[in-house]
Amino acid sequence: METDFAKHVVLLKALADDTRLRIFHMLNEGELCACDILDEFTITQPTLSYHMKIMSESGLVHSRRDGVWMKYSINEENLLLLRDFFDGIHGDSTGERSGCEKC
Amino acid sequence: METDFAKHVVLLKALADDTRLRIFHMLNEGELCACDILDEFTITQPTLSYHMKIMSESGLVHSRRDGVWMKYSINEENLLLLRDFFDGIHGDSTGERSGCEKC
DNA sequence: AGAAGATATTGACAATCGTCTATGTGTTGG
DNA sequence: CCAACACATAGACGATTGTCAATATCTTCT
Repeated sequence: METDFAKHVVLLKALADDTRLRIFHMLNEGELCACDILDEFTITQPTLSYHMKIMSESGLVHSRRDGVWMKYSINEENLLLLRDFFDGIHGDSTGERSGCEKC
Repeated sequence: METDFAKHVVLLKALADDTRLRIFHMLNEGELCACDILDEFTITQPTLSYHMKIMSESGLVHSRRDGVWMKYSINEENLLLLRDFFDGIHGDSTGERSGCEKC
């Protein structure tokens, strides 16, 4: 059935960066505006904008305009997608041996 | 306290690639040898070796030699690290409003 | 020891990434 | 409408990534 992980990969890429992962974690406390986030880092405003764009377009984060400000929050639907993925991985090697003809 | 996510980022980077994510998912069925994995892809052997090295060194996957073959399996400890991270993210924006002085 | 087979390493290369400065686009308040 | 401010976009650039062909290393078997 050729499971497709395209969506997962996009979400994981959006998280696989130190700055973005920290932002994501900050958003766990609730919605934040860009200025709030920027204060916590030493990056420039365009760089933050770049990161927020990646997270928004991936679907990891939801963004909305509030007047002059941009507010960001976690997109629960896709958070759930990732959580479900990891919950579906047991890791307990019970399935053990497969059917490799060679080894 | 400046939470440090260096380890998480390394693990997420190791997963944030279509080939590697598919390999990781295959390993959920149990331990696999490199030849098993290679059969499922159109990449060359050195490319697979490159990916397995990234996954092994990140700690996402455990590798062991079995004679001529390399066997790979999921490293449960780090799987748990990621799972715990996602379980710790609620997403439900209850925390709501923070303390931004400006907005 | 030598051959064969499985995996690892090296070197090259195009593509993507993360960052910056400079500049553009929106939005609000006077 | 204009000034001020928040954010976005464009262009540049060094660093990293994913891929391959070629070659090296390691293991077993004879």
